[in-house]
Amino acid sequence: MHDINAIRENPDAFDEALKRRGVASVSSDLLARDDARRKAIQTAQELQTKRNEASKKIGQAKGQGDEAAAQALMEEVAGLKEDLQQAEDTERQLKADLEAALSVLANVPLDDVPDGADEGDNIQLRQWGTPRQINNPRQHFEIGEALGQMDFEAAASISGARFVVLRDDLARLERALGNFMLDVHTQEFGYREMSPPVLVRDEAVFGTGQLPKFAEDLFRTENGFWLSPTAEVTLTNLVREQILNHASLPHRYTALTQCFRSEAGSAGRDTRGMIRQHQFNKVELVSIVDADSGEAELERLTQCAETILQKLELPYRVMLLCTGDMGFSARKTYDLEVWLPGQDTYREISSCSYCGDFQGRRMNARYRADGEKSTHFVHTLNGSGLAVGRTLVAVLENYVNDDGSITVPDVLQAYMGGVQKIEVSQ
RNA sequence: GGAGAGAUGGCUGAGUGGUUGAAAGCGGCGGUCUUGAAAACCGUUGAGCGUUUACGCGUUCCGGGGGUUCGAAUCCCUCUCUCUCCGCCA
Repeated sequence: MHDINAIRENPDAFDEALKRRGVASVSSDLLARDDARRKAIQTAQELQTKRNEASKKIGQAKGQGDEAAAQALMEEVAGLKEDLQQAEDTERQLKADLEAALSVLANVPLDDVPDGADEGDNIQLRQWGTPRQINNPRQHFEIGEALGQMDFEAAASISGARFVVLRDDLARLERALGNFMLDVHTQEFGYREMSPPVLVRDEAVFGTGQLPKFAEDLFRTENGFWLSPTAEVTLTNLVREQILNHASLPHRYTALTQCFRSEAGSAGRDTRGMIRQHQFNKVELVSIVDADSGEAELERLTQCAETILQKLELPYRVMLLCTGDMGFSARKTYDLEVWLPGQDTYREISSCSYCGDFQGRRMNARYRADGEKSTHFVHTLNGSGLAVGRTLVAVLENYVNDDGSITVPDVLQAYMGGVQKIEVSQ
């Protein structure tokens, strides 16, 4: 959510910033709404003042037992009630209108974010690792099906398209990956492990920015819950409607959760395999910081995610997203893309974003420095550390042997009960 | 799922439709006293919005949202949450 006061102070800068994201100039419309709203507030307040004064006098008259005087006063303000009702309704409506207009506007990019239309304009910042020599590289679903441990047909018969059943060591590998990631983030980087709900309410999803604009990307239960598309929603909303002590910042949270996405807009994309599913596991990283620490925290958070790939010895590159490819709530985003030999390309496995106070404002989450009277909205960051399903895909494609077996990466063997190689199921 | 009871400031907890933003206590902050501290005593202590160069002024807020009334913490409706009993359940 944007600060209407800031827009009022510098409408041109606001329009320029959103123009970089391809959003047409809206400040004049917003300011017109704001102006009308503030006029309505003043009108309502003047009427309220009159009413309060009259009511006080009536109260005094009645207190002194002077019914006649009270009656006269009541007749005097008889017409006020309707006017006031109308003024308050108008104010309420104008406020809602302004908020509705603001709530669908994307966040403004930081200055060092490159302009661009789509992913083709993203900038590669660095690259890590050298791809292994793999004879006859295959895609993960071919490898997994040949192992007899990745079953899309079974999943389709139970749940339909975009689901998978993992069996035996691949199921265990998925669990191992999640546990490994959580341990690194909690033990090496100081994130607090959380186990949040995955069914969430409107307010939470609004807070992080998926609502109201992207409702069609989410699943909704019949009784009005949303299935959380990412633990970003729950971890970030942990601080909603709170005033935190400045000294307690930063808060760093991590969680391994299932994530649910309708993939409404992606028909025909990645239809085979585990890359794009309705349900997947992800380890999420969320940081709640003060107004000065966001950009440094983004570098730190990204490093935390990169560390997972490095420990797994999976080659990857770091992309700085251009304005056209960034998510709704982000001011700046780094994507980590892992090397997939079977696809002969890099694919997104983590997205790390700095959101400024955009989500803090939507959640009404603030902090206050010791001894200070005023509060500030928290700044928020989130990133995948990592998407577990896609990491499993990357392990399969990068660690496959000529005979179709999978060498278990060193750091995962302890999490696999010592299993060093995944072989074809009997 | 059935029946019932609740939600008041940082915390505990009063509150009769009428100068109630709200008693009292605790806590916090400032002061007196003290070498220093404690104790005691005195004072002070919520948030949002609008307006103003500023001091200030106005207004809203007693879980959220509506309503009744000249006037609502107080009455009505609704939602959320908490608790108790019964039922069911991992």
